[in-house]
Amino acid sequence: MGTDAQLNKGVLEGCVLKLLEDDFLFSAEIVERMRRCGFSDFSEGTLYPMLLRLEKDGCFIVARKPSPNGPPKKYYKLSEAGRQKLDTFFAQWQELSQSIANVFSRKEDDHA
Amino acid sequence: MGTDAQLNKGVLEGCVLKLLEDDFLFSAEIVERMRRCGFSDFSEGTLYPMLLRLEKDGCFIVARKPSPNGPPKKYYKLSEAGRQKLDTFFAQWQELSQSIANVFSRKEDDHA
DNA sequence: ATCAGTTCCTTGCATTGCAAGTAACCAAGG
DNA sequence: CCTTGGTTACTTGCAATGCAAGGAACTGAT
Repeated sequence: MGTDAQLNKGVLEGCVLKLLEDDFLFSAEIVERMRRCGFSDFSEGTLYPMLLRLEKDGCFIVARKPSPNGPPKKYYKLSEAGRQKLDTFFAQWQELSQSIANVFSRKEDDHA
Repeated sequence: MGTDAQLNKGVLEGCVLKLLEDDFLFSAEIVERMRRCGFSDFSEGTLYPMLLRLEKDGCFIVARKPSPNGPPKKYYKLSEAGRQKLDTFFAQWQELSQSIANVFSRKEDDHA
């Protein structure tokens, strides 16, 4: 399934934002949920750079909690800026879906 | 709409393949149709490199026809390899849509 | 002390979208 | 002519993101 990584661009970020909408999660939990939802190859090599990006952009409330098994875990949850980014993503996703539907049903749209 | 170009990655190629499924089209016609379907910012700077990539991969039957207004037009239509690439794209697109639906409806899927 | 497991982060590459610029070809006007 | 402008095609270079691979810090157990 790693054949067309391009299709995932932007999408993975939107989905992680959604997962952090209401719950505080840390890395392993995010990976787990993404995989269960169908992103079966989702990996930490993708997640960590993404989390750092989004944190730098102020999208998160972050909480560090000590772990019995290693370094402290970083728990993430959306800030107001994060929620806004999520909304933007979802709107763009819907537009995109509609455009693709237009192409594949040979209808032209002219709404845009 | 140029805000998140990442979301378009892979998608534009899939859509162009679809447009060339049955008809011979040349650049300006492809741009026109993409725009009408909702990809309103679709541009030649995106299209030409894409066409060359796909042509190199054997995805097209190409026909050059003289133009009264300039250099000969290149008309493109899918080859068998192109059709296969289109099918692959569509399958991946559907998987992706399902996964996103799972994330956004908070359902877990486990089918993948 | 060493080892394995956990958690986090860094580095570097591949791909693609896209802006901007280049080049070839034609017709018509000065 | 030869210049201008429109048409068609291509090139170059940059930005963003996914992801593999490797590394570093912390813990408890051997």
